[in-house]
Amino acid sequence: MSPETQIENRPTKRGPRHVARQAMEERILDAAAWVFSQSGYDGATMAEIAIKADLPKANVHYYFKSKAGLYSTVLSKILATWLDQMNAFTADQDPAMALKRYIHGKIELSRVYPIPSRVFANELLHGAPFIDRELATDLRDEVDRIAEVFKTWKERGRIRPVDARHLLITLWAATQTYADFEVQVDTVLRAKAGEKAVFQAGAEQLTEIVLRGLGLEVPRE
Amino acid sequence: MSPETQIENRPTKRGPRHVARQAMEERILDAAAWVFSQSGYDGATMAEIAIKADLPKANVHYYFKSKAGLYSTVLSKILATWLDQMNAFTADQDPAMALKRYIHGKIELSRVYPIPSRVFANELLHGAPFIDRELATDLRDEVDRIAEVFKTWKERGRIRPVDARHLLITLWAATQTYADFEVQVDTVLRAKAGEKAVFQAGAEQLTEIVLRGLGLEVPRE
DNA sequence: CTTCAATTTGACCATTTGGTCAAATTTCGA
DNA sequence: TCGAAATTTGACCAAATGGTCAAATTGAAG
Repeated sequence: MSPETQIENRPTKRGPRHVARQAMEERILDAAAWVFSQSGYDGATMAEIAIKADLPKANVHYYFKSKAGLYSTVLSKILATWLDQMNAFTADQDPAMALKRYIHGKIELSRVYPIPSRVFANELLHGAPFIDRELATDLRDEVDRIAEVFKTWKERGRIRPVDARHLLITLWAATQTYADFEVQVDTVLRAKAGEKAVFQAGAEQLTEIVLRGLGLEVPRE
Repeated sequence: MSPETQIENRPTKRGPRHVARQAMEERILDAAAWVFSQSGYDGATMAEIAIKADLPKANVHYYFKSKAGLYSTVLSKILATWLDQMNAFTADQDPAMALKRYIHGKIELSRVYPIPSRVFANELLHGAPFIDRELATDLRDEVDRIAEVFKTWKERGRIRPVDARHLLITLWAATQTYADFEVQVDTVLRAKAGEKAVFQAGAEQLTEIVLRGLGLEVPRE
């Protein structure tokens, strides 16, 4: 058995076919996220997604059997990104620093991934018919964990008592809004959203209000 | 000319025909708001709206020529409701009281009108293609006015300097979320949203954090 | 070079949708 | 009561949509 054969037999697929397939799937997913974010699930059409991906419509269906599958994949990916960031929120940190990092990080995600963020918001708005399972398991678990973090902080006298769940709801709403409701942000600020400075200013004021609101000092750095 | 004739000639239409028409329009608008909130603009069908209003589809088209017109009417009505509430926000009040009232009032609107609220959120999410004009005029004017209120407070030393526009964005996001993303609220709280207690708790904690965050005392009453 | 699975693509289809229309019916004012 | 205007409603239609399919093409492995 030659070394080459050995390498090619490893379980993780690496053939050129597989690599090309993954690239094509990503290309289609990007196009789909864009179209879903513009038109919602029902408003989006496979034809438009195909045009955006610069592929014949039948080819899109070759990679993703149904519109629903395509949509669910977009949702799962952005949810995973958010859960991953929440994971950095731990009890061993200083509450003020942890919150500041979380707020800034979350707003940064809004800035970098506004498109899937809007797709997700649309899904929630309609009662999460496609992603309800993942919400009730993965998200709920993560929220429970963070609630424990706040409980720990409270017991150690590091933070004033606060309802961690309502606080998370507030933080999500306030951070997501810069991605999801860009038109509203434009209108209110009389400026072009999407600009880095807008996100920066939003993150800073939100951090300051929330930290002071919880009786914490705003960390310098 | 008899008195009756006099009365019936007044410009404000009051004939039984007109009253019946208005009742029918409201009935259709309610049904439409419901369906739009569930399915979005494209996902909603005139057939479903007709069923919800318990009318033949052609009859819905008799009162509202197009789906777009029906949708725009739903949007305008809820925006007017919000602008009306913002109008109570004036410089002559105590900042803490004004903010507390605004937050509680806004969350109350979320509780009472969750359905049109979601329709509006959906519209914003997709870039406000139908209501962009009203945003750029009515909403912008009202925001400018409130920015002036904060400026006045600051000059009188009644409040610490704060970016009123970013603050409004935060308040809207945090109050709307209880109506718009009910599924998420359910998941996070492990409870049924829509319950009055949830809105009450959310309003109180949000008020406390924001007021303290701005260096204000939370009013007793 | 051959082979064969993977991929590409145009043509096609059943279903759904917003909207129209004309005929039937109801209702209000005179 | 009568006539005109407003309303109601079933039937219908053109356009759009998600998805299918079979024939053609490609490209990696032996």
